[in-house]
Amino acid sequence: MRIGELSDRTSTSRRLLRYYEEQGLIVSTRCANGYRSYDEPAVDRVVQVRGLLDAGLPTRIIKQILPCLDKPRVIHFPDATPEMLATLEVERDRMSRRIDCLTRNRDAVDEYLATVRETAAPVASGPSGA
DNA sequence: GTTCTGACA
DNA sequence: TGTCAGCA
Repeated sequence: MRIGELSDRTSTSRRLLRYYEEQGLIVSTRCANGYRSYDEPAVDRVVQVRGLLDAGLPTRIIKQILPCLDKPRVIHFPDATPEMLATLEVERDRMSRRIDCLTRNRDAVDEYLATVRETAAPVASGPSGA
């Protein structure tokens, strides 16, 4: 598929997809006309990358742990430097704290919703009063 | 019409 | 990231 379809299927702008490729986060082949061509798993890959990005990981780190995301984890860590491992541990902990925070916030919203439901009378319709 | 690269905000 | 330019 071309960049347009991948863009639609991943809700990611073409601009961003090109940027990810520029950063080495995703790859693509080229058609005779120079257009980028992506295979089916590219969709999953982009979603995966966006998830990592949202989790706050820097592209530099994502680039290195990306091989772990493929089915056959044939990652042959060419340079698993101790610095990188340390960075990953920091990121892992950062993710854990984020998860805890999200969990608390979700529960808080949950409680709010439950309280509103048993306190307020059911509202049938909006201002339009239709 | 779609994509490409590079550049500016 | 969006957007614009100038090509193919």
